[in-house]
Amino acid sequence: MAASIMDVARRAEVSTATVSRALRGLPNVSAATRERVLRAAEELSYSVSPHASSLASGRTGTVGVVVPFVNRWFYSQVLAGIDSVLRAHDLDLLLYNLGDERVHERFFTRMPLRRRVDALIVLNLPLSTAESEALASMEVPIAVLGTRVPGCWHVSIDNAEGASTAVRHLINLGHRRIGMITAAPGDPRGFTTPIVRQHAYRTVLAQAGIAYDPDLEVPGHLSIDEGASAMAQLLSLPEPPTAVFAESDQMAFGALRTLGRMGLTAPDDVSVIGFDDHETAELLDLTTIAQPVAHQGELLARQILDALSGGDEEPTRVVVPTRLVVRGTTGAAREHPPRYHSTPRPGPEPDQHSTTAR
Amino acid sequence: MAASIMDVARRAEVSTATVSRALRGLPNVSAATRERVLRAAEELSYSVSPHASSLASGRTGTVGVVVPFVNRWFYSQVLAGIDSVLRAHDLDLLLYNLGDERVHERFFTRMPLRRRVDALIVLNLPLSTAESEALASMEVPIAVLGTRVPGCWHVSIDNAEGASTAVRHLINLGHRRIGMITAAPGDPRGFTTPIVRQHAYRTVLAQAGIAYDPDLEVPGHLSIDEGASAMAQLLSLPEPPTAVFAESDQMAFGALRTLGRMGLTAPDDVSVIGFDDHETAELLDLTTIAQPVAHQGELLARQILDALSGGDEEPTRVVVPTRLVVRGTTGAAREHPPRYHSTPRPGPEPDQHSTTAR
DNA sequence: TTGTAAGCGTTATCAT
DNA sequence: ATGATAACGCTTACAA
Repeated sequence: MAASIMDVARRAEVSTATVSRALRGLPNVSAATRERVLRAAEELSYSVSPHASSLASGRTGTVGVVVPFVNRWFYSQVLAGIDSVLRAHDLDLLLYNLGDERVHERFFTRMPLRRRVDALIVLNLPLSTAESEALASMEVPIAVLGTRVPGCWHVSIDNAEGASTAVRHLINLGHRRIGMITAAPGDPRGFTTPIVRQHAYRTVLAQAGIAYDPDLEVPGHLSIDEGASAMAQLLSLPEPPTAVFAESDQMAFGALRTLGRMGLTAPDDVSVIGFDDHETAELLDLTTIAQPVAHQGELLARQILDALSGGDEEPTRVVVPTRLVVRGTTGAAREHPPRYHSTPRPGPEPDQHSTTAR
Repeated sequence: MAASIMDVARRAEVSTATVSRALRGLPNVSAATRERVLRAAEELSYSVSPHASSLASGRTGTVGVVVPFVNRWFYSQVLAGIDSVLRAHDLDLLLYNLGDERVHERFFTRMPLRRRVDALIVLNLPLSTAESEALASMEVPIAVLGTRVPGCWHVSIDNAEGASTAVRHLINLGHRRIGMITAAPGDPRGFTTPIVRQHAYRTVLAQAGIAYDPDLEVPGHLSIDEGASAMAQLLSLPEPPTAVFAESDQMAFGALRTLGRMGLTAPDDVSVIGFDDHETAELLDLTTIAQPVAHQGELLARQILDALSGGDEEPTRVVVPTRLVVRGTTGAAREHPPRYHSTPRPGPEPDQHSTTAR
């Protein structure tokens, strides 16, 4: 049986109250007493019972982190960022991975983190009003990534800006026929991010005087495979795009795969730009919009720290900048785009780079 | 203030003991009473205080998971596997990400999970004897991935088998000069995995009658960049390898990058095989040794479940199989390997595929 | 089947 | 500066 505060108190010949004070570094303990208590605790290799402590104090020393998918690159990076600052402040991290729809639902009906955590960090979830009310009912500070929820602390990137930059980059390269591989246009739960990015795409095109063509918007559901299908669909249009903006790097990877399998290359045949700056983007030489991922996690954790210490400050909102990273998959538009989908590829034109695929 | 068990007891007109029994589905509660209690709890939207419950019962309902790096693909996959089965059994997951050396040390000196968890899952850590004793002192069941620790439950792959298969694959393709990009040969903390794989590499070569050449073993420290450097080093040998076994896909990715930057391709110039079947491996068409990643996490969690429920069974050890996945980066050895490191590349030989890089 | 009451190991409020 | 002691909210013998 592990030593309790009573054992320490006896050994140091003081009361349990004094032990508690001494161990937590509270004032009103003489140096000599504190010394004795510390030694006694050391000798008994005593450690406080977190549960007893929580029960008595009402604080848990734990922050809940709700993640849609721990095993996706983006979330695992954010999680690492959160962890690093929580850890530095001796707060425990209770992970709740939503994964599939069943677990998601269960989470919001049963609120299993209720009374277990001092605060909550929620990553990128589309929250129905009912759900955000359920969260609010936990009566702890909440920091949210991406989605904006009333009463919650908030970190996000400027999605409109990032998407606009991506599309402008393509336009500046001379492209006029620009496709977009979107995330989840009709998601019933209502992620706002895809909507904002899509709107930016349309707006920038309009500003450039390019007519809107719904055929150029194809859903890719954030996965490599769906991104690949989306690209295939774009390439089979009567008039395929010469450049494509995929709103996640994963989907862009899929798009590149499709190009490769069709014997085409970026940017010679089609320019491709992604979003995120996934670790693999550099490897594939993908032009993309970078966002500081782990950093956003750190910011969320810092907000929680503020909320926990700083009395009742107002929740803040932080918007972190994105950055265009130009790599090898975007390039100037060709004057006469080949119609590669219907007729056999022509040989390389004399005034162009060779586009022969191996 | 949230409702307590007393409030429910009063409302249902029973004692707190009965409420406790009814809510936990224990026997010896009449159907009518249980019904009343459930309704009362519902009406007060009561939920038990996990801390009070833990304090009284001695169980925490929480499993600690110690991870070297949450943000690496492999660990995040394993974590997802663990989470899914823990979640299904209503156990909470307390995440402890070690990350850098400071946190690692702090973890083992302070044992912050002591008294906080019913069991522990430790991923792929090299444990000194002092450290594994520290873990054992927590007196909870422990399941370990990779490393084998006395008294602990254990899941791993057959590293010798996997590495042997990789090297044999290359030998079967006719390669005789085979390099290996290793993980961390001189790691003071003593990961066993790299040692086992390296040993397998040497053994298989010896069995094939190929002389051992220390220059062909180059460390890559599990990262893309270091893997890239390692490949560069191999290619600058007086007599470079015609095939390379990288003991992680990440390092293989780096190796491929180096090839690409030098205007070489796999498998025409050098065959490359990795290990893991990282999600990006398919994208890069990398031949590799696949291991079931999330599945290992599930197995670990299952072992914990067994340990928690099944009295004092003996800890089991599970070895899961690996699988050779042949993709496009390995191919038959050329009869006259070009000496691409010193002289300018010759044009394609008439009886070979074109190896012209674009 | 149900109730009583003694813990569980702290923290926090008052005294002293 | 230190000590008693009442919470904190539940579980679990033991009694009825």
